[in-house]
Amino acid sequence: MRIDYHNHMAQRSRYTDEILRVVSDAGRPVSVDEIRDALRESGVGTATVYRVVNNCVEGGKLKKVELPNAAARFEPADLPHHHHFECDSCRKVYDVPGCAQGVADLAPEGFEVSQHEILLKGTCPECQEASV
Amino acid sequence: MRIDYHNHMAQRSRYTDEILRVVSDAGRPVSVDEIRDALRESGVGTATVYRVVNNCVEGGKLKKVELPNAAARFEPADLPHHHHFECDSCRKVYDVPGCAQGVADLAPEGFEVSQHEILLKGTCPECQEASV
DNA sequence: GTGATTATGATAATCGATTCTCATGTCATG
DNA sequence: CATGACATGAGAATCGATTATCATAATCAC
Repeated sequence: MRIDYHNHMAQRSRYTDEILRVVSDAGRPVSVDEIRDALRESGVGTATVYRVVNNCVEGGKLKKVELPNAAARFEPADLPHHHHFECDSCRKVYDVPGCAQGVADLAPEGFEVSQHEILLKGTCPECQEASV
Repeated sequence: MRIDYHNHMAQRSRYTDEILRVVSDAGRPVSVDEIRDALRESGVGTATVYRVVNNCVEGGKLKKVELPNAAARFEPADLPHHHHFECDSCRKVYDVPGCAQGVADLAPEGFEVSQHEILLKGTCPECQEASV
């Protein structure tokens, strides 16, 4: 008897550990495509990467980072509070440690703030090099 | 002779003024659907609203506000620097005046920041009311 | 091992947002 | 009022991201 046949399975993908390692080693939020590329030799398929990262998000191991007009990125769920930088040139997303003073207090009277996101944009060091 | 036949025309839509008025009156960034709804009686079509707002963005009259997993919103281009609040319940986007201290300075050494966005999330006053 | 169960990958389907197409409407101008 | 130039709306097409399908492969329980 099978429950939940064609939805996300519990968690027993043989790729889970490798995918978590890739995300962790990247040191920045990575997309499904980036994960798949990093594991190219393993032959893992896109669908599987999606399944695994979704599982991991559900299981509290990964956090989904959503940006405007971009595929979702994934990062370890246990990182301390931080924000992100998106490079206008290569589109890679980087971590920005720390947070600005009094961000949540910006909200006008009557708004209940449950979370906030700060997104910096510009050019990453690598792309600055490249353009010299 | 026609140049640019089926792309954006110069700016002579008969709806331009009304659309700009809707955006301005809203007092918060509005989506194409919201604009269309506001002008429902006029019978304006979605395509036209897209054409007009795109023109206005190009012409420097409107600014496009892009959020994760949401249709673009549009606001007057001449507003002073500010940020946004997205209600988790009704999905409406509101303006948040002002800015936090030292936001751009958060970037690690070597990153060149050209702009930043702060997005607050939570519940707007209206939706708090509704849930009481 | 053997049969049942479940994961995988290729690819089709879906989804929401946006843009394109094109027949028709509008409007200015001669 | 004829003409041409262009704007409009309905709906089709597209786009990128993600999810669903399903035959097959891997794995598990015994």
